Amino acid sequence: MYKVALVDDHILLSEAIGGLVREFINFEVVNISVNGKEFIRYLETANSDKPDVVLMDVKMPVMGGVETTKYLSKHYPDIKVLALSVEEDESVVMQMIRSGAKGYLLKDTRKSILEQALLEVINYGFYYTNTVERIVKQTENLHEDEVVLKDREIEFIKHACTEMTYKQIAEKMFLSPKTIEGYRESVFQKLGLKNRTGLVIYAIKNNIFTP
Amino acid sequence: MYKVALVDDHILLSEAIGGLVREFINFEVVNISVNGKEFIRYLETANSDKPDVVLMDVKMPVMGGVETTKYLSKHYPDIKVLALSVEEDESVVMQMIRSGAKGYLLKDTRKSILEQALLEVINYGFYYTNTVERIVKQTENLHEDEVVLKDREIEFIKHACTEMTYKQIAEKMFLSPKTIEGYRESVFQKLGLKNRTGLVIYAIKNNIFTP
DNA sequence: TTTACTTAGGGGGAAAATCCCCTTTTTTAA
DNA sequence: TTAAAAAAGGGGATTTTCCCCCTAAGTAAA
Repeated sequence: MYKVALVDDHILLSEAIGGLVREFINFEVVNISVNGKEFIRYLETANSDKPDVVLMDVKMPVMGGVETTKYLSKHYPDIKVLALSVEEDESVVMQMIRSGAKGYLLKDTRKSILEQALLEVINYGFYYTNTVERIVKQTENLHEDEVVLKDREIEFIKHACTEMTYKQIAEKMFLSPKTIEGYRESVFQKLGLKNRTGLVIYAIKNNIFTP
Repeated sequence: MYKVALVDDHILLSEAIGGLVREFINFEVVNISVNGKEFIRYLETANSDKPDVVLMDVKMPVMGGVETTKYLSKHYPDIKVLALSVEEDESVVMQMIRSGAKGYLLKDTRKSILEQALLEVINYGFYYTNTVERIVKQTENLHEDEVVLKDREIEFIKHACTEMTYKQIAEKMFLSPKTIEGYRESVFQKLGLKNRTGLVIYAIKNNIFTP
């Protein structure tokens, strides 16, 4: 019997999908958690009931899919993560893949595809749909995300998605307005932006800031 | 037997939730559609198999939950709409309720609550969770949405969510920069905003602009 | 026909934001 | 340990945004 765990804050959905998985031959559901933290707590006490595959949501409170997947890749490399989310945002997909997810199921998945994906992840180690494969190739080719934002810059961006002026942001970050100016300049240059409006849109698109 | 239909573009989820509904006593699933248009087409040819309740997603391509609910309220008032969505955005909830939805199930719903909600909607005509009730009361009391934005103002807002300067927006809208200035002023005043960043956030929160 | 509302346009000034070029201090890596 | 980044701060100029107050034409309603 293959063991499957579900991590999703949408309780109804994980219960429903759990029902689906139980219908598959040779599959059982060993755990349903509402966020990464709870799931990791489960793993620490679970002895023989460690799952082979985890169906992982991306957006969750407390500990999100990306963070959880990174943790699992490091501490439980045998457990395969299969992302299952309504997010079809390219940057989110890439983040999950880079964090160690073995596959990413989009919302337009059918029941039979879920079973196939579970089997392939267990037997071959990965499962990519055409859509996801396209996204991965696109982002690899375009090298769009070679921009590396530093922690302090990201913090600045979050504040910039607010009605605060740069002066006020400077106060909040205990820096001089001129330093903030520097962050603005470097961020604009890196991302090819013209003004703060563009920055806000970028931040929201790339999940740096959630409105 | 109570008849239930599901309208959701997330095929996997509707299949899974359909499985859940079939487990309930006295319930059967008569139709699963991926958007409002497809569901209405089904209704037009379905004779005796018209559903008592529809579990309706909000965000769907082609024909969304709000539009579909409005249509159903007008043409099929006997069919009760129960919104079932991951969107817990207040304005979205209010839009669905105002469009005629008899209830709104948030993501934190349990299986047993779904059954209860279905039964209550069928027997009493509506089902509101505490969370939704709170949202409805809040928005009613605060009268936050008494702001009425004119078409031309909304058009301006959409352009303001761009890297264009006001001067460029004026050109795009074939108006003088000073007229745009007037729109900016009135919109800021109506919405209590301090600057353009606030406007962008507002526009995204209220689905005027989608990044 | 007068009143009131909407739409369009404007002046002028203050405050932010943007841009370019430059210095000092702290970290990091060779 | 020394050179090279990175982080923090700055001067000064230009553009954009923001704010308050004002006019005129069209329109709808009373």
